[in-house]
Amino acid sequence: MALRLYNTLSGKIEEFQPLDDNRIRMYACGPTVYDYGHIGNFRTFIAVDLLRRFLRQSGYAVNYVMNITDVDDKIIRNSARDGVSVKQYTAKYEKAFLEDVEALNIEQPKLVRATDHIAEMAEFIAKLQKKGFAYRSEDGSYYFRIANFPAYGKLSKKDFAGMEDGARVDVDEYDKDNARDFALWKAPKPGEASWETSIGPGRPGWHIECSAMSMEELGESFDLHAGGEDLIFPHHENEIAQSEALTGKPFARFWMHARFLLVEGEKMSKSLGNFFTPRDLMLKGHKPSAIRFLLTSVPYRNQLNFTFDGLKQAASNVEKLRNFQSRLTQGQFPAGAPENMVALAVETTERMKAGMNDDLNTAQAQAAMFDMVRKANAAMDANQLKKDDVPLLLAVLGKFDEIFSVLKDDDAAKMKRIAEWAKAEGREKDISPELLDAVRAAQLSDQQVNQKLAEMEQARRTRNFKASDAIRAELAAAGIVVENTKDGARWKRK
RNA sequence: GGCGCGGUACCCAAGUGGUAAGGGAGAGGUCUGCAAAACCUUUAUGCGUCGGUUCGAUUCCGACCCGCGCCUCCA
Repeated sequence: MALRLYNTLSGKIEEFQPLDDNRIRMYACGPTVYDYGHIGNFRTFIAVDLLRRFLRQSGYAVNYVMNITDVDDKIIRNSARDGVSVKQYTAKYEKAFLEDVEALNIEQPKLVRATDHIAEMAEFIAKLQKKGFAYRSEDGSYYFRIANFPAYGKLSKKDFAGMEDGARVDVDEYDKDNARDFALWKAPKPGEASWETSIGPGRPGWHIECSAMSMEELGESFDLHAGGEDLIFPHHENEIAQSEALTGKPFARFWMHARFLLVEGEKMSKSLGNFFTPRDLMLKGHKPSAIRFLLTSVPYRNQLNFTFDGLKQAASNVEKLRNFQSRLTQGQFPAGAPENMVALAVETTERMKAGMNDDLNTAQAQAAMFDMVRKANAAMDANQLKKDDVPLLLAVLGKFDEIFSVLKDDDAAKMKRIAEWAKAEGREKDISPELLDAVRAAQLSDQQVNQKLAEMEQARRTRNFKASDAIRAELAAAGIVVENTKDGARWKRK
């Protein structure tokens, strides 16, 4: 059973087989670092992260490259506004992006920066010009000649043949041969960042970086190219045009696009006041694990309604999984060979795999996991779960977490970093009481907590409940929740 | 206007031509020194509306209503 994935290019779900036997080469359009990334951006990045993780789990070696766009109109405009260099400006947001990636447990892809590949882009354009697919305008800009690339529109399913040229000509771009032709290279303007290259001075157009860098890193043809659904046109369409015009070979075989999300049932926009970055949410006291889990809970091609209620639900989900894990790892179980748990473990593994193989149906995979959790918990309650069942169930849970990555409880530490960042940015006022609670939970070390726990257990054994309750209260005040079970005490950070 | 996606319980949400996964929340219960956790029961004769095809439709077809995306560098 192999992965079946929706391919925007064909408009169908197809079996995903790599060009090489066992090696996957994939590319995703990363952030333009002109501002902090928002949850919509991260939905896409997490969806691709899930794909990458699942492919690896399925036995493939995955080479995953993502670009960072560190030069574009907004960056130039904003850096000028702030009176800093483009490099200084983008460095801040690139750093923030990497921090967010880490906070959300997105495994870092190989990152490539546009400004590190200007020369290659110039070369790319020069070759296109030689082949007749690019032309230079009077001011020194270069454009792609769509008329010479008949396949234009195959990704976005647009038929440009019947469209009237020049219907919507941008007055600033009067020197294009055809209104649909797009910029490969922009001639320098006074005060704007510019590079000296083999094709003259200027800066790259938006699309060329992805063509040049993906080709350099992954070859002329590779397996999969991903991004948000808005990128289908014009960005990815233009990438295909540039790349295939140059090489005459198919560019990416699979095109994966993540659907936009809604926030509280409405589209996310700054004007509606429902525009959120992961940082905003963490400042409000939401755990990064909950943010990640919510963003994975709806399959990537479905619209996801991101709500604060949903965020709470996701936090409960994560906690349920973590509780289950600690119950398994810390509980005492009767000796004995595994019996009914074997079938459950196998069935769950298969259901998860079948779900993910079905165009990354994360909801199905999660449902399978929660079924297992409920049944295994019931078995534990009935004292039917044997010692040898434990590694079996933990292995299934581990497989789940190789993809979803929410079990490790480092939320408090991550939120502490956000609080520090907010202070450094002069945004103390945005730090919520809930965030302070979470940060407090990071203050005691594991060792300190375990020390207190031992004292509490001692008090309980001697039925000195007054003392044990005092310790419980003390730990609770430090953001530590203690659960007493017949097999001993467990704790977790609030 | 062109192209495309979706509307499932209080909330999030999967799914199927044969009678509705999973989670959260609520209610009741079991367990329990306290506090949790966990488990059990319960909450859609119903899947936007109206027609049609069919032995049978939430699932296919049509119309309509509503939401969302792309068609100008927004993931």
